[in-house]
Amino acid sequence: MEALLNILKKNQLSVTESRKKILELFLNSEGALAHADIEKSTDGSYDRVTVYRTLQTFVEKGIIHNIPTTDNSILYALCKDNCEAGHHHDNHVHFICDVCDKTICLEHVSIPEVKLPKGFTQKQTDVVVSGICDACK
Amino acid sequence: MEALLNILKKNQLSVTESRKKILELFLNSEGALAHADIEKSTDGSYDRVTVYRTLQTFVEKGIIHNIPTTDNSILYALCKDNCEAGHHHDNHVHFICDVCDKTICLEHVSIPEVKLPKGFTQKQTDVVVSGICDACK
DNA sequence: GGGACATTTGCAACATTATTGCAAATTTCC
DNA sequence: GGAAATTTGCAATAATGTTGCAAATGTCCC
Ligand SMILES: [Mn+2]
Ligand SMILES: [Mn+2]
Ligand SMILES: [Zn+2]
Ligand SMILES: [Zn+2]
Repeated sequence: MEALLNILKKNQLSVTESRKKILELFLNSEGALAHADIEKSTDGSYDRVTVYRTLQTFVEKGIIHNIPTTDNSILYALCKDNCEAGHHHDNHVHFICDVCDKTICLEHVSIPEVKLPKGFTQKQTDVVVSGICDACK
Repeated sequence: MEALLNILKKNQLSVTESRKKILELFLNSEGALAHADIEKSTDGSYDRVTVYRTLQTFVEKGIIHNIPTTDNSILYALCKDNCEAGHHHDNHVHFICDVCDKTICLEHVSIPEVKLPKGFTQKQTDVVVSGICDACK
């Protein structure tokens, strides 16, 4: 409970019901969450618009980061690295389980080097691995 | 023109106007295309639903593959490797240019090894790099 | 704690994107 | 060319995302 407040205050965000609740969901979830997951978990307590805006704010502040997917949705996960407002530096691989469908941040698997052809400049690299997770094995 | 027909026939697809046109777009495009791009390029010649279904069919047959994005859209690109129905094995890195916004298949940059923790099984790995492409440099 | 001020929320309206069933049109195959 | 199979377009519906604005909530200072 204290952790929640610390995170919000550290990021100069006013402490509101929805922000507390949504941030709590992330803290208690082992995997990544989509907008739809949050709507389900909160069961309509907050307006859809509020959820969109909260997620956007959290991303801007560097509290959560997003994970690319191939199915027209965006997944969000807590930044456990020290991300700052406007500048994420999550440097880990993401894993999507084909069985349980969870998306997990592999904090300890870092993004490998990628050698680009001449003329290309690299700013960010996302690595998403899919397969079977250790729980579903 | 012959290439078009070959691809469709090889995949046991009947040759229709929309399939020819959409496949042609991919053959002539250096980058990846989104559903919206196709709608624009065909300027309403085909129903939105037809485009959805065509893309889905092409993916199932292994004619195109999709590229994960972080903005609620799916990008599609020609499979230049030998993908078969139900089994893609595109093994290359994708590059998204922050300037021209094009997505390019880097056919010659192969996916690096990723060491997963114990218990995890790897089926597919997507690597998406963003930055500045050689044309925009 | 109370009140002024700044911020956030919810609602409503609207826009965009995606899915489904079904009849009409097209394609294939003989 | 014609029967059978496949594909398409339309319409209806669902799901997802955006914006402006007034009401509600949170912050800060006394
Ligand atoms: Mn992560
Ligand atoms: Mn590709
Ligand atoms: Zn799993
Ligand atoms: Zn470019």
